[in-house]
Amino acid sequence: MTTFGSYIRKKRTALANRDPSFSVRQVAKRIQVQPSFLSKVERDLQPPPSAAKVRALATELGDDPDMLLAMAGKVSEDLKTIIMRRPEIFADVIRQLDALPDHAVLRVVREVRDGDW
Amino acid sequence: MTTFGSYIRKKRTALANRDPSFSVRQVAKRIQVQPSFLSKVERDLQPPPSAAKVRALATELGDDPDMLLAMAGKVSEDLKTIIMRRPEIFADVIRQLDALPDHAVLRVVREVRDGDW
DNA sequence: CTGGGTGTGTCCTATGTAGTAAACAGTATA
DNA sequence: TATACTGTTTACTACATAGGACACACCCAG
Repeated sequence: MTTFGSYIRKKRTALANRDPSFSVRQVAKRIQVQPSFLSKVERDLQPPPSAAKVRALATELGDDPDMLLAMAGKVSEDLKTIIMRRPEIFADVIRQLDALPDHAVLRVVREVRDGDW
Repeated sequence: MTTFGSYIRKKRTALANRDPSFSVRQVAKRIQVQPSFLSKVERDLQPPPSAAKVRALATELGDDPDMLLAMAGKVSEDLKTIIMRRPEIFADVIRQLDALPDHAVLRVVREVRDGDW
């Protein structure tokens, strides 16, 4: 199983091979944490940082924020807000969609976007 | 604006009028917290308790857990899990559905449940 | 006037979250 | 052999979360 830390490290070192500005120290500086902290996170000695730092990391590494947040065991605040505004309806629809394969969920997205709902 | 605490108090005292077993002390005992703690929660001197206690409270008061959790500023763990399993797809669909009125979202639920997806 | 119930005020605490600060050890470059 | 990087170790901390323990004041039936 690929953890949050190991994933970050792999991605960052890959970038570091092409661009030396992707060192632990420099990335840490850009996302505004201490190098020691990022180092520990990457070795999974520290749980994933706050959602804000994870987002900054996603930007830094060119990753999808929602995916990286998920790896960190978190769900984006804006999604939570959407759910909490209409908790019963959204709980319902999410649990229904859980049973569908990816392509069917994506079909729902498309139909909602295009259709006359 | 009706807060979590005030809502709980209103609901509980309403039940207490018909059934004396809905006192602060007795409900607190059933959901396994100290009476003083529940008392503080109901007067919003204390932030809403953990998701587990909120659930117990929902059962106790005959409320929908997802709604009560939302009032507590939380989202059910099972929903988070569903989202985190397929973060990009679910982020997408939830943000799309946010734009729809209730009846349209419910139509999605029905169609997914009944249709050949 | 006591025993059992009501709600509440005050003080305390354990665990988790989200990091900082500074020193240490290795490598490469000039 | 300094200087300037690299990543890492160790120690510490501020704040939030999620309550527990216990005493206090009130009311009411016997």
